[in-house]
Amino acid sequence: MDEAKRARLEAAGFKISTVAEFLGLLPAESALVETRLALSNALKKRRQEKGISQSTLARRMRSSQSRVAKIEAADPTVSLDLMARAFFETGASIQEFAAALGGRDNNELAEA
Amino acid sequence: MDEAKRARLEAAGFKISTVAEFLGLLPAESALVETRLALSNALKKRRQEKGISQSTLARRMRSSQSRVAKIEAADPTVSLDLMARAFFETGASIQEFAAALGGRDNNELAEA
DNA sequence: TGATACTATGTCAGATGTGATATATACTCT
DNA sequence: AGAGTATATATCACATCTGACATAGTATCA
Repeated sequence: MDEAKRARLEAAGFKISTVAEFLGLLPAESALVETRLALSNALKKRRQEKGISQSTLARRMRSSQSRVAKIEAADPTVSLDLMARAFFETGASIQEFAAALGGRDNNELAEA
Repeated sequence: MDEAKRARLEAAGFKISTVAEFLGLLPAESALVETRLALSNALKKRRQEKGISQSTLARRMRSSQSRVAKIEAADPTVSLDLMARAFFETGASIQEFAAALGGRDNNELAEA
């Protein structure tokens, strides 16, 4: 994460839109990052809709609150496996997993 | 799994329907296993369609032929991350990733 | 037959991920 | 204010995954 780079780009008038653009990743790498982001966002949304806390979800998947927080933050120390496990633990189906990735509103960075 | 196909298989004397039933997994666990199987199958199909060898794909993703073989075999020592990396390395998009999971013919066990 | 190409499977040292713990911040109550 | 609840982030011992390598099997050629 290069904060200086973001500042430079924004100062230069660039409107950073995708993660790939920001980090300068190769296609395969950026697709993976976008997948992780889409999944973490979908998980957070699902969990909140179900009205359960990170601690509760953590207990159900035999993990810890801190791990769930990192999953939802798409922290680099969290694997896609763990993210998928958490997502499915909310009761999601494979189709919902696919929808979380293929959905129209999951691949952008920020609104502001 | 497709209901008609299940009927056909059972009529032919096959009892096994889902991976979950076969292994006796919890819902979240089986969803993850099915995800892995769907992805490994989709990867193998894509790679063969592109006409590239496991060695070539391995070189592109900076891995080894043996790892790619294990990915396509959904070997337990392979993470979902590595599978996704391999899949995207074939040029697949996130939408194709989603399609590989959500597609109609990816969640069954075997034909033979 | 031998040579070449592709794939499958086992092993292992080193890299990466994990649960747990501690701690901090923020918010909502009474 | 203080207590309770929810979430974020750092750290670390231990577990799991990874690339590389060795090796075996199969198929296709000349």
